[in-house]
Amino acid sequence: MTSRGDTTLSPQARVTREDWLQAARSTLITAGVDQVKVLPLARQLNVSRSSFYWYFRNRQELLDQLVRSWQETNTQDIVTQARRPSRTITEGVLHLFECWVDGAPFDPRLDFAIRAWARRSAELQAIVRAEDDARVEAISQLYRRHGWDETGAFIRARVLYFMQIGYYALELNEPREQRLRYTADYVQSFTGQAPQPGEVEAFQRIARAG
Amino acid sequence: MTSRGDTTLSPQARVTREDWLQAARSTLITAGVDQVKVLPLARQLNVSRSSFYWYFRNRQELLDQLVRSWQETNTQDIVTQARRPSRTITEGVLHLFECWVDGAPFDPRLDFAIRAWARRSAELQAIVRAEDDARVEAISQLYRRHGWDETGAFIRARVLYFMQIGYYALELNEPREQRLRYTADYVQSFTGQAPQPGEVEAFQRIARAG
DNA sequence: GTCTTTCTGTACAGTAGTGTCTAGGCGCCA
DNA sequence: TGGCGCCTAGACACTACTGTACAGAAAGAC
Repeated sequence: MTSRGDTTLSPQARVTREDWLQAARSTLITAGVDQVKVLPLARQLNVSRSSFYWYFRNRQELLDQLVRSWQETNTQDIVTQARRPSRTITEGVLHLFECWVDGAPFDPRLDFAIRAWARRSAELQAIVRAEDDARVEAISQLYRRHGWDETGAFIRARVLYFMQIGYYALELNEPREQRLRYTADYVQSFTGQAPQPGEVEAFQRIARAG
Repeated sequence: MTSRGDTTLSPQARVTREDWLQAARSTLITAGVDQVKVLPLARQLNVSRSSFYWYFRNRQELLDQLVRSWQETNTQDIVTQARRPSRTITEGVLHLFECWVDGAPFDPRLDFAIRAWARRSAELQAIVRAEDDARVEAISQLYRRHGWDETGAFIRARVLYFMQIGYYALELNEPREQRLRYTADYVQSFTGQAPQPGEVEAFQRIARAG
């Protein structure tokens, strides 16, 4: 991003706007908005607090930026996967599963942190709701393309999406192989039918490559 | 709890330990742990800050108490409903649905707030995980009683429970009648079979009585 | 009616955070 | 190598919160 001495780490390396954002995002995820404070971030970056105010007007501007960057990444991933052409509903659902694979653009911990934050900001809550609606709508369309009626598709989409949000709310941190072992059972739950031979394996290969 | 003038509201009414806990719980739900502060609570209760220290050693003691009271109520409700005898899996799932009805002991907003809090407390995270395991295990047993194999029952239990946690994470605040309209579709998703005539209606009557 | 227990208010000391102002270091370009 | 613009450190003023000490009000016991 900047062309400053990224190769030679000077003892008192300067810091970029992106560095502040990264540190803030990380704190938001692990500790919640209220812990995103200028002074601790400065200490973490080993830099004076006042230098923050060169990059941001104030703390609020930093927080606004965090929300904006979340909007730009998380929803897009789900919508894109839901819209990919699929021969069977199983294949379509497996496409969605790729969003939850390690290394996907979708960051579930950030998603949760934003939701917790939205509890006390009507403004943010409206933003989150719009994102959720867009995601459920995209998944719903997937089911409709495979023959479900309007309500049936809507509820199936909800069950799949809400289940995933719930999964991350619990923060199980299951190892990848353990998660993959259940793929066929999840597919069965979400589609009402058993996957064809080969379909699950194809997904698992992608997940392992991640 | 105390026998002080609960009938005659004096202009400077005294306050109980339970009042502090209630106010704290309410703030925890709507704004997160970090906003549970002695000074604002005192202002809210219209009482001096220092009087807090009569009831609690310090802020931490208040927070510990909040966790304890959550443990005592929320999990118990789910486990009890899951264990109720049921003739069909549909009936069993509908028993569980009673946990999510307005007025049930289970408080989903508190559940979410505790989860958000647990993100930055390994100690609390361990407690939450144990509660989640107990809930999923109870639901899993329900499916096994109705013929599912171990993995199948486990995944079905997860889908049902995680979906519910996800539902509340989204904070949709749907009106009751709208939620009830989807009952049959949810049942179909969670059991893989359509409900028998009458089963759904029986549940809906209970939900409306609340 | 006084005495005791329970609870509250005021005052004090200390910590952590925000935002502003200003001097100046440091790299880069001429 | 001198100047300019980018960025940082330190000092200042302010607010919010925690926890402690202690005097005293209010209610109940006798």
